[in-house]
Amino acid sequence: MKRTIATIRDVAEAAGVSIATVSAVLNNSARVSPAREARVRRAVAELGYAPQRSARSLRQGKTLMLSLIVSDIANPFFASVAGIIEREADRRGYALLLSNTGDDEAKELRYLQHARGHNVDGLILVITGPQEHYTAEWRERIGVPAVLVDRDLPALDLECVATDNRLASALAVRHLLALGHRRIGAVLGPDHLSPAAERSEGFFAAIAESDADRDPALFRHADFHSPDAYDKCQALLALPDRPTAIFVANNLMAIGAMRAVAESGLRCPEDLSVVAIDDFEWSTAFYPRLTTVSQPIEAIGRRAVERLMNLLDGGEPTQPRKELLRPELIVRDSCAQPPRRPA
Amino acid sequence: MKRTIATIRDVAEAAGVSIATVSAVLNNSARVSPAREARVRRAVAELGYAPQRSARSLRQGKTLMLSLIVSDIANPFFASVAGIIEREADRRGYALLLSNTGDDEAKELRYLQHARGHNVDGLILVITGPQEHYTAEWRERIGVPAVLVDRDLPALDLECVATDNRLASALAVRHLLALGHRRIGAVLGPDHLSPAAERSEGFFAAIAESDADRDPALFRHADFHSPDAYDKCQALLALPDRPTAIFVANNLMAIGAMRAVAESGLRCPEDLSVVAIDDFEWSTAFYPRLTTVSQPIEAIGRRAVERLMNLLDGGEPTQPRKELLRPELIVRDSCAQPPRRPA
DNA sequence: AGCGCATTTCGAAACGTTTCGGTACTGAAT
DNA sequence: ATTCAGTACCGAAACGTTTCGAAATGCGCT
Repeated sequence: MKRTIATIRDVAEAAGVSIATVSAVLNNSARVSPAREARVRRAVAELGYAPQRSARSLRQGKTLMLSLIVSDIANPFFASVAGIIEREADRRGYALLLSNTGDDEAKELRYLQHARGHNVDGLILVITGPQEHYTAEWRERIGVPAVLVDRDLPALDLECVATDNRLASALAVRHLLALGHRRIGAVLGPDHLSPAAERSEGFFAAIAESDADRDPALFRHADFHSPDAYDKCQALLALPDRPTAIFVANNLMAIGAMRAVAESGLRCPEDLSVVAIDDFEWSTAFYPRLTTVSQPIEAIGRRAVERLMNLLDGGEPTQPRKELLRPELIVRDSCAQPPRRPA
Repeated sequence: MKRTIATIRDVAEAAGVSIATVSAVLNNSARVSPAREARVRRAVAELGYAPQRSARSLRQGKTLMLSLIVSDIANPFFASVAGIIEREADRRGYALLLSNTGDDEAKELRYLQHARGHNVDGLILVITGPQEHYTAEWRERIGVPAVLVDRDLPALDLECVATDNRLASALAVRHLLALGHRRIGAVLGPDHLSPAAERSEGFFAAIAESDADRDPALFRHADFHSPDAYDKCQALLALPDRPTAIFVANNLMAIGAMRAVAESGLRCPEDLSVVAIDDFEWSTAFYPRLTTVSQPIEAIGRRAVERLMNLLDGGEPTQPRKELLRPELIVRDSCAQPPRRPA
């Protein structure tokens, strides 16, 4: 006895009013006499009626849906941001379509091409590919307002919300410098992604301001993932004159780097200090409790949605195009003064 | 010069054919002569036409969207499962609507009530509230096929895909027993959630099979989150005759428990062994590298989508209603033989 | 040339809403 | 009584597809 889904027409009949009146009640779009309104509401309740989004969308040209295209939802940073974005979108009546590209550029391209296919009203993007993939023509094709999160495309004039990554690096490096480190190694990210590039920039700028070593062998690039960072960190530790501290440019790489450190037999922080960008809750639980620079996750998600809403409401693009939010240094146990130099 | 969005009508005109023909080409739903097909495809490409989902949905009564309602997307376990689900849904042409209830029962209830409002074709649920909230009447109202993931509702006859949680506990406890532990403490979960209940059950069953202590003071319940687990673990460690090993029922609680262990000054695993359900990648990176029971994330996500697809295709419900997938013990460094008893 | 059949094409209805313009009613002012 | 303003309600068009049945076309046969 699976009764078919109720339509507005059924409600109208049940309540003995016109379809237009039902619509008016449901949307508060016109005055309706209290008596009729009550009848309508009762009928709605009895039939368990819920308006059909596709019909409404078709008529209004709006879907009340946003698309979140994210490079890797399994990355705790992006998962947390996604949680905030969902909450903020929901608060405003928008549903969130999740697309996880899994760092697969082909899949991302496909999603972007068909973005309009889902008729979403707006896009929030955490892109995965290198800059060159995103042409102005591509931007045209999106066809709906979009904001970038975390990873920027300076060549395009899309709005962007991100951490102040230069500052993040600076906080980390200054902390090491203050402790007395002068031989600081780095596992940097893939510079074709803007956060990696900015963190590298911030790192080198902070080094340049100081009297720390500039030995190129100290500075390695990895792909933001754990295994590659493991290799690069091992290489750093194998240097004849190894660094007394290591800067790691993101969370996943911190895992690989710490694994390399653990296996090297070096004690952290006594023999080697480590600082990483991206905070984890479990940093507090295991040894060494990692000193990190935490990104303002809440603010990033909130501002991304706010700025997208502004665009959807037809507002002027927010200035500045790229909004930088302040990271924060969280000092724990993984950094200490450098060991006294062996004579 | 923001040209308006192209419709199928525009394509038809541009190609000099009827609307029906364009539709036929796009959907392969009827034979079209090669010449015309080419004309249509060219026009589609030139205009950058993409069919409007809401119109199609309205006509066909299908949205090709699934709704994923998840209790906490920031939990790495659920984030990973969500990633798999998205991938599997996408493979089948379905988009995924993400709803993060953030363990807020009111929000979840609202989502579920309005589930049909989005006209999704099916639902994948990770519920958050206690069993009692989910009545048979509620199940009626959902109105679309649904499968539960991880957290079951035995009272309702919804299909469910989950880890074999009893086995997971058994694997962990047997590992401790084999190492010689007989005084095993536990930070169990909130038993109103089925995984917690099953893990508790599996834990107690394994203990019962052995000659381990049954001192009720050894067994504590927490809320699956870190701070509560921290408290409960501290309490365990403060026992006059403290356990030589601790079983922790999920990932978030493992963080809290390990923090308590670290602060207690006890060495793990020399003084105290710890085993937890849920694996983390970073288990490999910090000390002690945690011995865990890992859930079959990939299989859970895949099977959930497969079973939902079967329902959507009008297939018979899959048997058995609740599908249990095998977890796996991953031995690392956090468990060792119990310390020799002080005389 | 005329016929029949298979193939290709098309017109128009239908999906469930919102919304615009208009009609019917009410009561007050003339 | 008649007009008028204002309110409450409704009919019907429109949104952009898919799909069904009918019309048109092409082709081989007599």
